[in-house]
Amino acid sequence: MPVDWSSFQPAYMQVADDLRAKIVGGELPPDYRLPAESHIAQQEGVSRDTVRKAIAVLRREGLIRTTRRGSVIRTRPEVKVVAVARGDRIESRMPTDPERREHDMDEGVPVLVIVRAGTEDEEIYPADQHRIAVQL
Amino acid sequence: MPVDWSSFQPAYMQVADDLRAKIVGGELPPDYRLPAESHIAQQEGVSRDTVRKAIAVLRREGLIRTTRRGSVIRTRPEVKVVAVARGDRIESRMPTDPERREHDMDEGVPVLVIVRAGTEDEEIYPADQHRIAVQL
DNA sequence: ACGTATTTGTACGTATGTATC
DNA sequence: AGATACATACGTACAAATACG
Repeated sequence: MPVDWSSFQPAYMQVADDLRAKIVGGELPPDYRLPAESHIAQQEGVSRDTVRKAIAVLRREGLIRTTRRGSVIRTRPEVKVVAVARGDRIESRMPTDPERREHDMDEGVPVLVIVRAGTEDEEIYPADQHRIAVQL
Repeated sequence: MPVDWSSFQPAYMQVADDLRAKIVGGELPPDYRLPAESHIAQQEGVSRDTVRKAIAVLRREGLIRTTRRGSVIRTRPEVKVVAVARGDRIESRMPTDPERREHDMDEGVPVLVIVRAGTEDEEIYPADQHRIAVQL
């Protein structure tokens, strides 16, 4: 779908909306590799810079992962279950960039923070690999 | 601190690291307004584009909020407690951009997703305004 | 009420570096 | 080694929102 230059919406958002719709609609399946930035740019009639902004949006949303070879639709890795019990507290936040790289986390992935009852220590779990279950 | 051009680290990361250190160290307190992008650029001897990349990093981390008038250090809004019980499941993910705008959420803020036992409905809570407590 | 200055947002261009195939 | 594709970084220009006098 071409960019509508009369629209109130910026070009990069239109491109992002386009791609997102194809991803959540299943048209672009997990592990599918997106066309090169320059390819999309030419096809949509925008600059590569604009395409990069659109791709950055989807990356922040955790929908795609970008490497030096291109962007691919993210797949949910296997999910480990973390048990919590009475009195535990749970929060979530984004990791800092150094923290994210240290744990080999993709962009757009929050961390789950668990503070066990009676302690102040924080357990950190990448949110795309963990799910919390309330047991007992 | 000036940018080290002989470093292996990109300029925008050095600027981001600088600012982050001042934020988490308390030197830049909540509600403090950062200098204009063009000012930082001139001061650090880099282009405005590079400063914008650095600021984008901090925004993704949830450390700052940017408006048309500048970037300010984010403050934690008042936190509501959400109770969960046995069998409930908890996940966290980033909202999509449209979803984020609809709920007036800042960039860099994940959502907490709660699926109550026996249901498949998802309750969505902005993670910066909610904390989960395991009760009973 | 209105214009002006400030500041970020968008979009284009170019060039070069560097990792991967 | 060569081709491909993303990453970084510079530049320009104009638009649009906000705050201020």
